[in-house]
Amino acid sequence: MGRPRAFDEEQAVRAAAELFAVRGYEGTSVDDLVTGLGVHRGSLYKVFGSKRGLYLAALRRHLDEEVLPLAAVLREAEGLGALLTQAVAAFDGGPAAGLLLSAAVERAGSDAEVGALVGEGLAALDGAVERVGGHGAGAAGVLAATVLGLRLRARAGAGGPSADAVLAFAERVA
Amino acid sequence: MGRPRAFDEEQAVRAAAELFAVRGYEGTSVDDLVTGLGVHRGSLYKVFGSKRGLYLAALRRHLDEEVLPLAAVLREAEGLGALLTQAVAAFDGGPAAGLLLSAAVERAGSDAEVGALVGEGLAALDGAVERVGGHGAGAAGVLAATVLGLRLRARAGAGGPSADAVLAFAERVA
DNA sequence: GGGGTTTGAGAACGGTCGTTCTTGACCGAG
DNA sequence: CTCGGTCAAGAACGACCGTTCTCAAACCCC
Repeated sequence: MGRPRAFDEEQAVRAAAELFAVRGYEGTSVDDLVTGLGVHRGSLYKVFGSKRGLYLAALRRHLDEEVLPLAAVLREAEGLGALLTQAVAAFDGGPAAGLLLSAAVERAGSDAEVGALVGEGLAALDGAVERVGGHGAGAAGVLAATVLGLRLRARAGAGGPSADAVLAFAERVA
Repeated sequence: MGRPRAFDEEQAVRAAAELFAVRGYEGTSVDDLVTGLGVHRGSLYKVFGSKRGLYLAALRRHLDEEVLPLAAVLREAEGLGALLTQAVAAFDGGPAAGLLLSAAVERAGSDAEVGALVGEGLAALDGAVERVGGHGAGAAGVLAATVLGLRLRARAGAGGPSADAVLAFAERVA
């Protein structure tokens, strides 16, 4: 029944997540996506409906395949020191790790659906910190904010604190 | 010597900072600026040269009039608890407070001049935390990241930790 | 009060945006 | 082999992008 698809949808969404994470939503054009994903324009619109549809799919995948698994790993950390260290190490894994951050700053305020996905990711990080730290719901949110802030500094490339400094700080808190 | 200017440049830059902070750089069109600032297209290009020139002026003003003064106030805080509380309270002041954050995520990586300004703002926050906390340069950077992360959560509107929770956390650290 | 000069007003520029359409290649079913 | 249906290829669309241009209005100086 019809010509077979010549691209892997999962792989295309992953490539889109990286592009959106690095260049932002408005900074990534459909031409960029067509070139970077190797998927034809027509197919892209057939499968995802719109640029925004592809963005939502990429953010959804980012949460399911990266943020939520990371949160699950962090829940098993032994103490806040190990948690912070693991969190920072995980963020060095790939460029797509910044999509949650980028979405939170650029789109969460103006697109309710993006806002809901971002909230889901933040809540997962909160839950992990809370389970490990056990100092009440508030402190977990603050420490999750620390994780995000560290990632933001790394992304801005302005020379944030070293891994040793993060570890030393974490031991003071724990 | 020519027709007098019908707009206040300082006020126009401030209005531009708010627009850029809320909608981002790419999300703010020149038409948006012309409408929001009440400044004519031609005058805008005569004074600032380009959209990017206006953005840099807005970011510069944001640093000089908001970020650096905030850092100066924080340097006088009595303890990390008071510092964190004051920092969070200051961020509730106005929408333009998010321009540093927005610039760090959206433009610092791709525009070196923006990156330098963002680095200047982050360093000022680091210096304030370091002076108050006095736990070494690294811990200051981590805590400054916490301040940024809290602001990011507030901006994303996804219900971050309460002010009480921040205070309780700060007392534990101090 | 008439130059000279700078601003305000708005039309217009080429380019790029997200999206859609047309055409031909390819597949399984009958 | 033929037909119905899906996909790839790329041209094309109107709208909007950042920027520039033309021209009248408003001021200072002489």
